[in-house]
Amino acid sequence: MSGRTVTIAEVARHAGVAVSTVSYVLSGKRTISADTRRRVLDSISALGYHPNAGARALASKRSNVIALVLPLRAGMHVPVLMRFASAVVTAARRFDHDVLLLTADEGTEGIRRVAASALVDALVLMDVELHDRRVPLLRELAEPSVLIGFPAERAGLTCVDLDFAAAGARCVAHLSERGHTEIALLGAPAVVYERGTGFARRTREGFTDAVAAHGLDGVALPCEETFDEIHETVARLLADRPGLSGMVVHNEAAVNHVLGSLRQLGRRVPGDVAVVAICPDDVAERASPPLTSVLIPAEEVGREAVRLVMEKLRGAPVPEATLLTPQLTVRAST
Amino acid sequence: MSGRTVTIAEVARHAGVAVSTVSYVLSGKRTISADTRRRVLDSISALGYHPNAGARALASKRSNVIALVLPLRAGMHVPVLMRFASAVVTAARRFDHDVLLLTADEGTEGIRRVAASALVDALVLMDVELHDRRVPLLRELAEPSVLIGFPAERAGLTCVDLDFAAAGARCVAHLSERGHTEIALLGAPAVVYERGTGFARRTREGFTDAVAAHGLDGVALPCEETFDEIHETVARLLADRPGLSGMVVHNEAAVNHVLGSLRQLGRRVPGDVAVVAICPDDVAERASPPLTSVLIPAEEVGREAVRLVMEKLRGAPVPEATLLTPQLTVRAST
DNA sequence: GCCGGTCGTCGAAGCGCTTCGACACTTTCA
DNA sequence: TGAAAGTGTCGAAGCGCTTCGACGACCGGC
Repeated sequence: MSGRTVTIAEVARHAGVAVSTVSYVLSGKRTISADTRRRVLDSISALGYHPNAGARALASKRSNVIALVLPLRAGMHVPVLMRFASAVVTAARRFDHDVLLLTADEGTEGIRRVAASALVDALVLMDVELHDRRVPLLRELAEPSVLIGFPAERAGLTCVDLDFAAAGARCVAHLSERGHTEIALLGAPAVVYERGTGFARRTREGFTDAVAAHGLDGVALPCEETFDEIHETVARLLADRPGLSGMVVHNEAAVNHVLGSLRQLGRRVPGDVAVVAICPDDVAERASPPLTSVLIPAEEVGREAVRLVMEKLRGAPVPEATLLTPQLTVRAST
Repeated sequence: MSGRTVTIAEVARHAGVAVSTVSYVLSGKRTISADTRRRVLDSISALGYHPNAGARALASKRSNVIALVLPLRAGMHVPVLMRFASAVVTAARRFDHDVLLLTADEGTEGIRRVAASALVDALVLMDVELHDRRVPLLRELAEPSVLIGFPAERAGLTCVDLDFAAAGARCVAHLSERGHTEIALLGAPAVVYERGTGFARRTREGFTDAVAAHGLDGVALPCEETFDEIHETVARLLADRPGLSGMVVHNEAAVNHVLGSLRQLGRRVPGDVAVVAICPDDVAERASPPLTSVLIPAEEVGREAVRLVMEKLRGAPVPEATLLTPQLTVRAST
C-alpha cells in the first residue's frame, strides 16, 4: 500500500472503469451514477490512492497551492504574524489548498518566480508597507492576490485588515467615557513608523483625530521594545504630564513592560492610570491586570484573506477594501 | 513578456535548438557547448521563461518543495519557532527548493497527503515530542525527513537539535564557577513537560545531573508565562530558599517577567541573584540587564536540518543524531 | 586513412492527470 | 411512436517537462 505510488490508471482498472471516470468522480465535474461512484471510491481507499500533485497541476493549470508572503521584518510582533499565518493555512486547507511559505530573503524575485512557474495559483501578502515594493509586481502578475494591510496606493488591489483608525478612535472614546481627559498613545517602535507601515500610522491618526473630536489632551509616542527604553519613555511621559491618567498601548511586545514600568513607578492600574491595549486577546488576558483591549482579529483576517483570494480565483468580483470593525473588550485595566 | 506563459518549446525555437537542449542547459546534466548555452540563456531571459513547476515535477519526479511541519502548540515560544522556520526557508532556497507550510490542524493526515501526492520531496518537522504521533508515520514514508528535536525512540530517524542537556549543564557550571552554591532552574510551562517535549526535559536533566556533579544545591521548577504566576513562583522560591543566589531561566516568554519580578522584590541582578538564560541572543541582549545566556542557535539548526534532508534526498548517508554544542555568552547578569 | 571515443545535439517517449468530444442508452413529450 | 434532450461512460489528446537512445562530427592513435 505504501510501497509504490498508485496511479489513477490502477484505480480505474481496479474499479473496472475508465481513467476519466475516476477523474470525474474525484472532481465532480460530470455526473456519475451512485453505483459507479461507490466502486471507484472503494478502489481509491483500497489502493490508498492520492492524486499526483504535479500531474494534476500540469493538466488542470491549477496547483492548488497559494503563496503566503511573510517578510518577518524587525519590530513586527512575531506571535501576531504567526496567528495570521496559521489562520491562512487553516483556511486554505478548507478550500483544498496548501500554503507555500515565502520570506523576504529573496525579495520580489521569489514572488515572481513562484507565480511564473505556476507553483502557486494565488498570493496572500502580509506586513504590507505604505510604499511596498511588492505592490507594483502584483499589478503585473496574472495570479490573483490579497494583501493583509493597506498600501498607500491601493487601486486595483484587494486589501483586508482591522480598521486600525477606528481601533485607535475606539480606545480614545472608551477612555473619554471613563472620564479621562489627558491621555497618551504608546505605539510601534520608531522604525516601524519610518518604514511607513500602514497599521501603525493609521492607529495614530485615528487616535489623534479622536482626541481632537472629543476635546481631549493627547500625545502619541513611538515605543521601543526593551524594558529600559520603555521604562524611560513611561517615566518621562508621566513626569512631563502629571495630569495624564489614560494610556493606549498599541505594541504587543511592549504591553507587559509598560505594566511593569507603571508598577515600578508605583502607579496603580487602573487606579492611577487606565490602560487600553490593541493586541490579541490572549496577550490582554494574560497581562496583570488583564487589559481592556481592542482585539486584533488575526484568525478572522486570515480567513477573510483566503476567502477573498479564492473568490478571485473563481473569477468572482471582490471589494477592494475590507476593513474589520474593531471590538473593544472591557477588562480590569480601565 | 508577462502576457501568456512561455514554454520551453518557445525558448528552443527562439534559440534555434531542440527542447531537450534547453532542458540540459538548465539542468547541467549533459555537456553543452559554451556557444549554445549562451544562446539558450539569452533566449530564456529575452522571453522571460520560467519552467513550469508542475510539468517539471511530473517528468522528474521531484517537486523541489519540502514540507515544514510546524504544530504551533501552546507554551512554545513563537518567535523562536519562527526563527527556525525562517532559517529553513532560507536554507531550502539555497538548494533551489521551496517550503510548504503544514500546521497541526490536519494532524498526521496532512503529512501523509503531501507526501503521497508527491507535493513535497521531503519533510522537516519541528516541535517534536518524546512520543510524537508523527514519528511512526515518518518511518513508513518513502520521503526522507529530518526532525528538529528528539523523540524518545529515534532509531532510523534523523534528528538535529541544540544539546539541551549540555546547555543546562553549561549554565550550572557557569554559576558554580561564579561561586553560587544554591541555584534554581525555571523551565518551560508545566504543560510542556507533561506533553513530553524533549528539549524541556533534557535541559532539566542536564541541570539536575550537573548540580549533583558540582555538589550544589539545586531545584528545578516549571514556569508559566503570565507575570502574576511567575511573580508568585519567584517570590516563593526566594522565600523558601534564602540562600539562593543563582537562577537558570529556560523560557523565552518568562525571562523578562522573571527580571521584572526580581526588580519588584528588590533583588539586584547580578548583585543578589545571578541569572543565566537559555534563549536567542536578541532576547538576552534586549533584557535589562543584558543576560548571560546560552544561545539557541535557531539559524544554525534550521540550516543543518535542511542540509541533512538534502543529503538524504541525494541518497547520501547521514548521522542519526546531530547535537549542536551550546555556546555560553557572558553578559551583565552574572 | 580507418577505427573507437568523446562531445554536443536531437527526437521521441513518457510522467499522471484533466477535459473534450463521442456515443450508447434512457426519458420525455409532441 | 419517433425526434429531442438528457445521463453516464469512454477514449484520446494534450499539459510542459525530463531523459534515454541515437547519431553526426570531430578527435587521436595506429
